[in-house]
Amino acid sequence: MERVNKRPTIKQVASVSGVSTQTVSRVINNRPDVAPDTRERVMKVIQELGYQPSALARSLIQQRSYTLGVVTAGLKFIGPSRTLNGITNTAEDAGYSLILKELPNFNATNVGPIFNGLLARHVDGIIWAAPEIGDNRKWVDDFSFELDVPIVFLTMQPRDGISIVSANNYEGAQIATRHLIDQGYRHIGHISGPLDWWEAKQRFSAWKTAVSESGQPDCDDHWVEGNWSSSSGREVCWKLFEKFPEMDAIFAANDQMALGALSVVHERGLNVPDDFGVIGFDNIAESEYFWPALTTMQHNQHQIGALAVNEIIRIIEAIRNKQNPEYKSIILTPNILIRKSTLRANV
Amino acid sequence: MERVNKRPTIKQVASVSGVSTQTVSRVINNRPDVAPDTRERVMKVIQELGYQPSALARSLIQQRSYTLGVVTAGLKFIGPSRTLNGITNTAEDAGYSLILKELPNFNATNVGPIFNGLLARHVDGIIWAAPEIGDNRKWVDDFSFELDVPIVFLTMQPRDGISIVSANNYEGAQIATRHLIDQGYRHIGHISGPLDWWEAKQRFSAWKTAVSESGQPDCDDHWVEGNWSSSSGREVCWKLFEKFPEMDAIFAANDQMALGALSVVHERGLNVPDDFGVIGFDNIAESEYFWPALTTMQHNQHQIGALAVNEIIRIIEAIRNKQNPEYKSIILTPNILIRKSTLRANV
DNA sequence: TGCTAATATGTTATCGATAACGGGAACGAT
DNA sequence: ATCGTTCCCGTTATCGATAACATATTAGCA
Repeated sequence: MERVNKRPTIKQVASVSGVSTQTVSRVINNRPDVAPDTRERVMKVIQELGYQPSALARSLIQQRSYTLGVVTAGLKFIGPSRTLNGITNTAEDAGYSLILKELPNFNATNVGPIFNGLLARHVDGIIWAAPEIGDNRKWVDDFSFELDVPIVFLTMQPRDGISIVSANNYEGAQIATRHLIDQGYRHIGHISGPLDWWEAKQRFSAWKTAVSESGQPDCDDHWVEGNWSSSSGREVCWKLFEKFPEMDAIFAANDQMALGALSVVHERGLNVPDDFGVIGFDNIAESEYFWPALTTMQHNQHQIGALAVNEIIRIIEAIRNKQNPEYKSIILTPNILIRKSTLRANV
Repeated sequence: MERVNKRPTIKQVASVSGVSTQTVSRVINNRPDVAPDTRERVMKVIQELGYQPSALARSLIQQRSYTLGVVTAGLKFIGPSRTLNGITNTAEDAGYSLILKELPNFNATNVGPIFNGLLARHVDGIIWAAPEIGDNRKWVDDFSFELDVPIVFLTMQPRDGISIVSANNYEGAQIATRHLIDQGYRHIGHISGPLDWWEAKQRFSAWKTAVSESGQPDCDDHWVEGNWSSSSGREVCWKLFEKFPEMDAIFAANDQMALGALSVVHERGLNVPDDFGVIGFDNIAESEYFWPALTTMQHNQHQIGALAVNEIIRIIEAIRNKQNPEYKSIILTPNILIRKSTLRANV
């Protein structure tokens, strides 16, 4: 692979075509005030040299980069990746490039360097696609007012004056729990995610409210906390059976933990779904082929990413037009996918 | 969220400190020829204004952007995301930013716009993290010589004069198949990935060679082609049993298809692993909790991403030092993770 | 004919930084 | 007193493009 000649610049195109750089600029930007034959001549030279304008130089002079910063975390898990997938597809279509930063861990609070890295590259807007955990959003209240770049947040407790795109975790968990009740289960346990996660808290509190309302007593003791992984799901499921032996169904806060729970349920010799029901959350691709096929809550993470891109672009445009942008919370209701793991024959 | 004042520039810092921009530049870049008290004064102003140099302007003048282009595909699947995870972590540490492009589909051949998008932003190098499929690498032979930016490819048939980082799919599949043979299985079928994928072909041909060598007759007819998904694994597994009723083990080219196959095996009333063995490939996080725990081949996709970053930076530096860069193929051997799905009691 | 308007193009300043060069002040050596 | 160094800092050119302005040519019209 030899490196022969550098990419041509607008100057080279200008000198080869015998016009000024300004005229070349007019041609590239398709301005009207260029004579037809000049335009044609320049275009031919552009073709021949394989010229393409520098987005960097343009960003500087135009004070606009057509670049978005994306801050994510936990790409080794499928959820964040699905969202990123939605972001890339939509940004591509809208003509925006993406600069990607991944936080070193989920609850990183030292966001200064991340910001500086993005602002130094003149991003037009930022999509904060990492989840809200503990106080890792404290900085939002602290210095949102001094930021000169708009941000859209994903998966965060709605706040005034900020745009947010998120699934409705509370409602999803409510639907899940009520489905178990509808299926005739009466002793419904919960395996939560780590409770410093906003999503985990939402799902937990929806479960708790729903089972309380259904008349299940003592539900304070009918749940355990996992860490989203299948292995944690398995471990804490054993503990849950100890605390709550009459349990006949579990709502797990994600599919991976539901999978871990399923393995425990099988080992205890219980038949799913007749003796015992299990429902998950997230609808990972594999869950349909678990044993048995897992009922779960689907929330379209791809779409969340896509909506975030549209939202940030809307805000960018508004600011550019000197309008006062309107900030929205876009909250999507998850769908239930009823599969075998909760589908009792006798109901 | 109000936008009050724009980010300060080097000019503002200079005028506030009462020095020239050049002196400020010297301070930021930690050059020696600045008087101690001047340096201190300027640094204080930088602090106060919250000044940070523009990476864009620097990229232009220095002809170096400290930015890598990453081309990926299929982020909604876990494999590409794991690799991307390795890339982001390593690039971050090395002080490089990433511009991310996702191909619209796996076997996109129209790579021109992708390239132009990256080159327009002056990337110092490119990591091509999308898999080789069909003739979607024809362009490499066609115009690699005219590129003025180095590229490292992942998951591709090694070629001379190009750096490549990949798992050794052939060897991994060989290890997998031989493991089944060692466990006493004698009629080993294969569910391949789509055979236009280089990885799928490698895994297929290693299986075929290994079973032939083991003396299994007629193995031309002992395999079927899936499309990586669990549902395809399930479907083609039924067909495979029809063609090959005496089959007592399956090597599936990924864990998802292995999962689909497991569901068929169970439905046929076979006991895994005693009557029937199943091995997968990739070691997705969930496979340890399948029923039964799935034996699989682990290849470190995170590490592949990390190595690719190091490799591209090595090449960038070499070119910068006017050396003729050395191009390498870095091929990693997968590990086998033996779990219950192939662990026969009677061996 | 002469004036205005429209058309087509070039010139200069600019974005935010660094490279390359220049030059004054302080100091010591001759 | 003169010269050369070293230290410190400023000026100008530059990266690759566009904005803003200027100008030359042609056309239109009273």
